[in-house]
Amino acid sequence: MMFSTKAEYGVRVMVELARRAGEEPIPLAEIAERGGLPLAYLEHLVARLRKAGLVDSRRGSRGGYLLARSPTEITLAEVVEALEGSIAPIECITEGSDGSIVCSRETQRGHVCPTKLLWTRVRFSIVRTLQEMTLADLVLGPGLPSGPALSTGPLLAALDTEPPPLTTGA
Amino acid sequence: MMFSTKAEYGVRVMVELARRAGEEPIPLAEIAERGGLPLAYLEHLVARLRKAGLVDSRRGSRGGYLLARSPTEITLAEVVEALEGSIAPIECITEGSDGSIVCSRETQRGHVCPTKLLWTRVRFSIVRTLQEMTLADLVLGPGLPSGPALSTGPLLAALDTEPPPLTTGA
DNA sequence: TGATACCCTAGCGCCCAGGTAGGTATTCCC
DNA sequence: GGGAATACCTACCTGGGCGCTAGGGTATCA
Repeated sequence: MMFSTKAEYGVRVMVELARRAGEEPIPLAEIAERGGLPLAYLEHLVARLRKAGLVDSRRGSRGGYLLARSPTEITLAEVVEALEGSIAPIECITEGSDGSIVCSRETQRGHVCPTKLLWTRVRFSIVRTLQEMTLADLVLGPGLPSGPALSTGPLLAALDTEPPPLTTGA
Repeated sequence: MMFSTKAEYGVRVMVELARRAGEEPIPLAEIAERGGLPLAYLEHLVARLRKAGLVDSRRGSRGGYLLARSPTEITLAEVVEALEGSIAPIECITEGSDGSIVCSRETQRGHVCPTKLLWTRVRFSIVRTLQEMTLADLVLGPGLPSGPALSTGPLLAALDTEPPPLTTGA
């Protein structure tokens, strides 16, 4: 696998928050129980989300978490990056402060890294996909058309029929 | 990071083989020394590549490895998959034997996984990018047009112009 | 016949993902 | 005010797997 459960669990939490956006703050314990996820662990994840400014919190009784912005304005790129750190497909590739891509192998000697192009493209395709999706896209998900569209062919169908939504406000 | 050094090192080996395609078999020790990579570890990686039918080997003196096919006919998707196993952005997502995407969380209860769409798309964008590139593209890499075309610009151009080939044969 | 290289199996240390534990601070309701 | 509920913080633990190393065996060439 490539992303850890940080991303997996964290995204689930965010989707749940998005689903109930505009309502009262939602206690983390409720999300944990509902999703069958370990509460104490979620607390670590949601701390990252809060520090990234993606969720707000209310302490005390009747407290909980809520989205800091509208679900349509939060991209999955922000969410995943808050949870996992800077997105890099491979260790030798990192993003510089100016957005340029740096290969750690390259600075050692003068020679150009022949594989940099590959990993740069892979990284970019991941980031672009994450940037194209917002939480709102996932909230609409569960209530899809109908029937078990999950068995045999959903990949291509789900992907090819929809052009990327591009609701990105970022 | 997302891919391990298996992919990193393995791709480097393949690029080196591609660079000298058509010549004599290349001893792994030579590639290891040239790239500053641990020989004994490379042997494990190249074993995977061989089992996947991507490289041929000649034993004995004057032996070594060579590409099983032309560099233009070997996609990075094949290489990476041989090295890392089936590509999945996250543990709960796996590819079924028929090519469909399965979410391990989904079968437990009847409910649909709201994040499946996300990870399916991420996976697809990765696979597509890897399928679009061949070893030949990386061999030509170092001698690109001119100047530091690696900073910010070439990404979009390279990615947006090509429609997906969808040659999934694996 | 020896040197060269591929080929296979075992094993090993370290790091970190994936939690657990326990305490503190803040807010609401009665 | 008191207590319940909740966020918030720091520290700790543990298993597994990545990234090797070790040591052989086997085929081929000069």
